Amino acid sequence: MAYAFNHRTKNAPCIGELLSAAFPHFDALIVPFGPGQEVTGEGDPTENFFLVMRGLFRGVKFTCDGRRQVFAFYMPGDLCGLEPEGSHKLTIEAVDCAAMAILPRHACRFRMNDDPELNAALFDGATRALALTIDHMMMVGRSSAEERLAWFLTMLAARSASPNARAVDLAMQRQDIADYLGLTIETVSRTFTLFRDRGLVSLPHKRRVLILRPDALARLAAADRDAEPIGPVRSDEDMEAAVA
Amino acid sequence: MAYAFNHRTKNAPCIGELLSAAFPHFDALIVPFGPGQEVTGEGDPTENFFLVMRGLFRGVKFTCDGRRQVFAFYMPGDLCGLEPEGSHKLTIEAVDCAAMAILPRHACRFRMNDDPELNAALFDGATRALALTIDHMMMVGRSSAEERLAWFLTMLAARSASPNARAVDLAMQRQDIADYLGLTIETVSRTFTLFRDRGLVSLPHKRRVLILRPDALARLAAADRDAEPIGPVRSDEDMEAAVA
DNA sequence: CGGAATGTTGAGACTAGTCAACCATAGTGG
DNA sequence: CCACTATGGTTGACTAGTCTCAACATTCCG
Repeated sequence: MAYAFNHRTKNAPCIGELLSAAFPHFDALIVPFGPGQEVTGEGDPTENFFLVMRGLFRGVKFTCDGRRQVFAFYMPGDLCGLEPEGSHKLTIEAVDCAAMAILPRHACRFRMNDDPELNAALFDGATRALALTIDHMMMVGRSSAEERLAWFLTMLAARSASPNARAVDLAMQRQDIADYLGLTIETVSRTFTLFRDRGLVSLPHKRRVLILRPDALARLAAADRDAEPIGPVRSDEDMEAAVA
Repeated sequence: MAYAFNHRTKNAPCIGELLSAAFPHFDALIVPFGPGQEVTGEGDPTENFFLVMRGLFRGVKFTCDGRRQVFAFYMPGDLCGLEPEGSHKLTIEAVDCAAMAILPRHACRFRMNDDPELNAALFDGATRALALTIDHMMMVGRSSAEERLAWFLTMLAARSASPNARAVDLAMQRQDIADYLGLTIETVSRTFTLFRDRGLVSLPHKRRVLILRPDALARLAAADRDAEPIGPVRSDEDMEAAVA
């Protein structure tokens, strides 16, 4: 199905590098997509893997009666299309102006058998994707709206260019956030307002979030995940100092 | 992290056969577990993969404040422990009297590099596991209590020995079902009663469910998944005839 | 400037959660 | 054999958080 995996481990080359090295004419495989454009739809045959080069994509599933669940957001370096042979269960769409490298599966498999390093990286990627769904599931299944949004913002901040950046730009709209978190847009909106009124964040624009109190946000977010919060966590003292 | 994958494709040997063939002293690796006994805990180093031989296991995640999410149930033939290098994020426990084959990771990896078929089967298994989480997530994020339980029963019936069997034995207790579905035990209990009162199921014992109207149950379950319902679906006429 | 799309806010409804009592079953020990 | 207890499951009354529906505000474009 595909889940993000750009969590590059320090000591290993990231999957993107391995893949681009494995394909001789890699640049020719890169295809641009406009906002909302579909990369792969549910039911399409699973012919390729996809590597995000630029922009943001989403993996979505719809129900017959219009409900929607965003299963994952994919950022540059993430691989998606990791679904079992047959047909896709997930629709992959561009969120904004973005680009994907489209990698034929048979060629990937061929190279995997040749190259243990690539093989391990792909397998590791699939297991990382699964690990991400654990927190996502816990969150969707067992958390309040506040915890969900706090988790989402904390995760986005951790994954953004500089993990210490306190400004998060939301490429996706409220509906995407809502469908990712298993909420409605109204609840997402209300919760943003709540966070703002409490001084946890400020919202200079609708699509830009300034995290004023990362500590408090992380505490809320961590309620569902007893383990370490995502990304580097600083002490409360640091946080207070940073805000001051 | 680990998700079930015993969906054996007709034309390929199942992962269990490949693995047992790959390990010369396979039988010696099989370890029995009693109800509630832990196979692997959160934070433990990821040293092994596990193949269910007998009984039922669950993959669970806890929060600091006691909330619990069951991420998956593992049945014989399922592989689990598929988490990225490092430490487990999921606790794996036996639900009843059960047994696991414990397969050292380094040996698996070694054999994967040697054996493209095993490699493909493991990779395919990981992607299948991811695919299962899509429906699970959709369900937990976007469905009513009725839809969730209907989905659960439909899935169990499809996975049980004979997919046409209308009797489903629940090895797990209500709390496990609730935590798998993101509900409370009270809601699960009430929904069972509701189904019984509507004539969809009968409950000869607390742990045994007779599915009287698989069609109606599948329709409820399929509401979240526009695609084909799990398992063989018969026409309404067949169903009515079978019930009559 | 007007219109469409996106986001926010409010009021009320409703589903599922909480808390508490009760029931069923299976052991256990007198 | 029968209390007695422990565990698991059911039911009821009430609460609360989120959804729904509707109005309104904002932003972005042409």
